[in-house]
Formats: sequence, structure tokens, C-alpha cells
Amino acid sequence: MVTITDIAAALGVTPSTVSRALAGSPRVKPQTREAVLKTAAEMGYERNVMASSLRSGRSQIVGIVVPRIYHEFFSKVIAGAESLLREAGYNLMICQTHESLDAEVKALKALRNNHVAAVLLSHSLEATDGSHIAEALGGEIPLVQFDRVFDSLPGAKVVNDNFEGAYCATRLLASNGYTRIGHFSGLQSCSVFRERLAGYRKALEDSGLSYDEGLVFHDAIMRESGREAAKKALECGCDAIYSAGAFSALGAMEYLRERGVQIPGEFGIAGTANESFTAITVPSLTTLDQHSIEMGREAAKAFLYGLSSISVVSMELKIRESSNRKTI
Amino acid sequence: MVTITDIAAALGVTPSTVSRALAGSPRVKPQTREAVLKTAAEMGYERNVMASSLRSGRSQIVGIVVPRIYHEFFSKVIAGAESLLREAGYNLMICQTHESLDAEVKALKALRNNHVAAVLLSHSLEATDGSHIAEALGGEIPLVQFDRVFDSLPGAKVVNDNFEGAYCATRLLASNGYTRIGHFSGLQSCSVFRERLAGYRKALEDSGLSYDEGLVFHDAIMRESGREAAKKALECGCDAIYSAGAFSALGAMEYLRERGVQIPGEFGIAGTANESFTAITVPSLTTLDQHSIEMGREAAKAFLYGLSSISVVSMELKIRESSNRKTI
DNA sequence: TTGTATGCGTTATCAC
DNA sequence: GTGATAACGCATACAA
Repeated sequence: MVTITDIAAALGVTPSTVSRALAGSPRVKPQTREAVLKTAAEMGYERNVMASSLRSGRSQIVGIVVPRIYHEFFSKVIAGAESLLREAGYNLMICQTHESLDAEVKALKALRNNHVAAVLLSHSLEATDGSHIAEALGGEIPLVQFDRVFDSLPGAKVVNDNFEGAYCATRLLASNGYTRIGHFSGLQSCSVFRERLAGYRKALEDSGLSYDEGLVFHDAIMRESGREAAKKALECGCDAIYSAGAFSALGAMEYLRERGVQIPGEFGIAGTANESFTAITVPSLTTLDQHSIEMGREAAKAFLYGLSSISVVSMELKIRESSNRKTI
Repeated sequence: MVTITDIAAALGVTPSTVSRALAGSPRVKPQTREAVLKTAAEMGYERNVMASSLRSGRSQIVGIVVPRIYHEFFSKVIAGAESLLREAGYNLMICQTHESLDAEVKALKALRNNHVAAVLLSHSLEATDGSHIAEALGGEIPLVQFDRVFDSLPGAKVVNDNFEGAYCATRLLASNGYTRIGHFSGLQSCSVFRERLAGYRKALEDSGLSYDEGLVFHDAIMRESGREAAKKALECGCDAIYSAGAFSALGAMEYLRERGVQIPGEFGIAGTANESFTAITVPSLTTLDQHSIEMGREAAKAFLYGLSSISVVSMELKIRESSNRKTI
């Protein structure tokens, strides 16, 4: 391994000068700088990141914490962030929480211990507020929250326009003639579910439909819970649902099909998703696309540009078959 | 941040002793060790990984290189590996190659520069041999190849039983009465495609069907190329295909449906996949499940246990509707 | 069993 | 604009 000392020796200068030249310091003669850069390239020099990090107290690593790597949504966020961060010279360190608060704290500690340059995080469902995050991070490391965010925490946030999206999806169902529209939601401690519920509610009001708490089914974001919620929704006389999840919408569709309920003729469905399977179900599922890769890129940018504001990634209503009573 | 020096001062010993105690060295009195461990815990000590890595030349990071993070297969491998590695005290650094040789080399260099403890890799399709890998890694870092492997490279390999799996899938089609079975394959520089082709071929022979090179469609692993290959397969008089990919099987199914070809009545399909969408298509797709999470775990184990052999993860034939002419 | 001394490669603070 | 020197926190060869 070639070090700055080797380069210095080759050029007859000191390591200090080489270090400065490499760092692009203005306190070095242009000629010297060029010579250093040239020699470094020739000798195949690469900065020893450990020494550099140890000395400077900051690494060229960005940590990313997600509930589950293999959820299409999160894997795409990661992929989007990875591309931009790598371009900018950062490496990505990945942690998975499996929705566990404990695992989340451990992950954050591990990242802090690696003196990561920043943490991009979407919190676990077990977490109901962000105090553990601030604590584990120790206030030194920039935090970028995405998708699921705690307003109470400072720093950048990247979110979907959940209210707006849910509003549009629900309005679509209403305008297609469904009159008793239910909603599948998740834990209300999670920002995305609160916001989607609010958008759903507003859409009902604006459509002249009354909001009925009994038609909001909580804990309905998994495939199996979607089946159960669909059963209840039928019993409550629903003729449509807007689901805050993709898998629960799928579960609902399966259940209704088994019960012989026609979709979208007798029952309309719209979901929220980044799961590409929604396009190939029969009938295909109307969904709100979350633009997850874009969200990953935005999260990366929020860090790279040092933002501390809220970036909103708009959702896209993909109108497919499951919501369109009129065509049947 | 509390350091070993702080602990040493608190106990009236030297940093060396603390370091040894923490490292579990036998050259330290049990009492001392206990005292150190206790004090360290009380003071909330955490080893500074950079200093440790710099000194020892090895970090507690494992690098993982994949073509695309958001392919369900790879994201699950990553998730499987992450769980075991984190348990063992390692962090994961993720790199994405987008099937590019250049990106792969850069990723490997970045990992080497971080002095990762090991690299888990599934090579890009642009790579046709492993020389660049050996070179970029510099022969110092343990390599675990998974899924797509170069036999020419030393070290551990974790693969599916591709030959066996392809054999079973093809035999299934044959035993269900299909007689002109085609095959969708990919680049032959990639081990998985070579092996699946071989298994397909052997199955034909054992089923009393003749192997016809004209029925092997290369470059047919994407959704769009699957559509095109299906068109050709029809023209060649095929009545079934075994696809080495999942998306191409989906593309084929879509194309055939548009053409009014009945599946599985007139045409049988079996694919290879870790994409969960295959269970919910209509008709549902018969596939070989790659057990990707398991593969990730095996790759992690190969490193943790210092294996340098080949681990085989068996594929599971999931018999669904698309392959079963008899039931129609 | 413990202490002493040294260095990993870099960066930062001085001085000149 | 450049050089000398120290220090980041830890691990190890060697001494005791």
C-alpha cells in the first residue's frame, strides 16, 4: 500500500504538503499540487480511510437504517441513495431493524461507532417517538429521516405527499360511483398512516360522503390482515376500500374473489404501493406509486446538500382496473 | 467518548492490560479481566472501530457486491447475510454494480480500501471471468461468491443446485404431457445459466425428448425479452418453456395471453424465481424457489466459519397452475 | 500477569 | 507555501 509518506519521499517534500495537496488546500503552490496529484496517480495511491477517519473523526460512510431490506420499497430507496452517495465518494452501511426498537438502537450505535457522516433512517414500527434516535446518535451525526418520520426530531425529512395521495385515490373511488368507502390503515404512531387517513377523510367530505370511524380498519397493512379487514369491510357494507398498504390490498382482493365478489363491479380497491406486483394482478390494482428510488435520491441529496428542511416526493396515482366500476 | 485509557485510569492499570482484557486474551488475570469488563460496561465504553481497524489492518465490515439491490433475489440474500453478520458483530457495506464491470471494479476497490473483513459477491453480467476480482481484491481479503460464481476463483462459493432444479422443472413439464419444450436462458458466461441449460438438456434426454438448439432462447431473462422469446417459441412450435428467469416467464405469459394461447392448456410454463409475484399471477406460475434468504445466510456462514468449499442451497419446485396441462 | 514503547496513516497545529 | 511535530485510539512485540 502506497502512503502519503511514499509520495512525499518520491517528490522530496513532506507528508504534510502531500496531505494538503490531496485535500485541495489553498495553502499549497499550484505546481506542487499538480506534481503531487500526478505522482499519487502514478503510484496508485488511495487514501487510507481508517487513518483518515480516525484522525478527522468522520468517515466517508453513510449509514442507512430500514425495517426490512427486502421490501421492494426500502430496497429501492437504498438503491436510489446508493447511486448518488457513491458518486459523491461515500460508502453505504446498511442496517435492518425488523421493526424492532431494540435492533434500531443497536444499529444506530453501531453506526455512530463507525463515525458515519450521516444516517438515513426510516424508523421501526415499534418506535413511537424519536427520543431513542436522538440519544443513540449523540447529536453529532446529521440525520435524514425518510418515509416514516418523527416531526419531533430535527433535521432533514423526505416524505411522500401522503395526504394528497390518499385524497386523490379516495376521490377517484368516489367519482367512480362507490359510496361506502372504507380505509385500511396501520399504526397511528406512524406518520404515513396518520396522513393517509387524514387525506382519505378529507376526500370523503369533499365528495359528499360521510366519514365513519367504523369503516377505518387499523392494523391492516399485511396480506393476511388485509383478508380479515376485507371480511369486516364487507360486513359493514363497504363497496370499496382505499388501503394504505399494498399487501393488504392484495389480501383483500384474494378474499373478495374467493367470496365471489366482483372487482371492480361490486367492490372497488385502491392501494398504496411500490410493489410492482400490483400491475399484474387480475384485475390489476389501482395504486399510489411512491417513487421510492426518487425518495432514496432525495434523502441522499438532503445529506449531500446539507438540507434540514422537508422534501416532498409526490405520489403518482396509477389508475388500473380494480377501481373502475364504470368500465364494467 | 470513553477510551481504554479512561478505563485504565479508573482501574489503576495500563491501557495495554485493558486492551488485552477486552480482546479476551488469556494473558490477563481473570480478576483483572472481570474488573475491566465491569468498568467498561459501567462507563459505557465502545471500541473505536477506526483506531482498531487502523492498527490491526482489518475492519469489522463485510462488503457485499450485487448487480441490483432492489431485485427481490438480491435484497433477500443481503437481508439473510445481514442478520447473521450483525449477530457476529460485523457491519455490512453495500455496493451495486448495475451489471457493469467498471462499477464492480470500483466497488471492490472501495471495499479493499475500507479493509473489509470479507467480500460477498455476485458478479455483474458484463464480467466474463474473475481476473478483475482477484486483482482488485489484492489477494488479502476473503472472497465468498454466491449465485453467479467464477470457478476459476479460489475461495468459498454458495450456489443453487441449478442443474438439479432445471432438471426437475423440465421433467415436470415433460411428465405433464408437453412434448416440445423450449428454454429461456441468459448469458452463457454466467454459471447459473450454463447449469440450468445443462439440467434442461439432461431432462429432455431422460424424458425421451430430443434436444434442439433452436429451442434454446438466449438473452431471455427480462420481461420484454421474454415476450420476444415467447413469440419465437410459438413460431418454433413449442408447447412449453422452462425459463431460467422469472420476469421473462412473466413476459411470456403476458404475450401468450394476448395471443389467446391457453396456459397451461395449450402451453406450459415453468420459471426460476425468487420473485413473490409468481404466486399471484393468473394463472399462477410454477417456479423453482431459490431460497435466497438461506443463500445469504450460507454466504455469511462461509465467511464466519472460514469455509472455502462450495455450499449448495437446494431449490424448491413450487408446482402451481402454469405447468399443469392435466388439470385443464 | 502486567507494563513500556512503538507505530498504523493521516490530519491539524504550530512555527518558519 | 512548506516543514516539523503531535495526536487520533488501539494493538502488539518486547521487557520485566
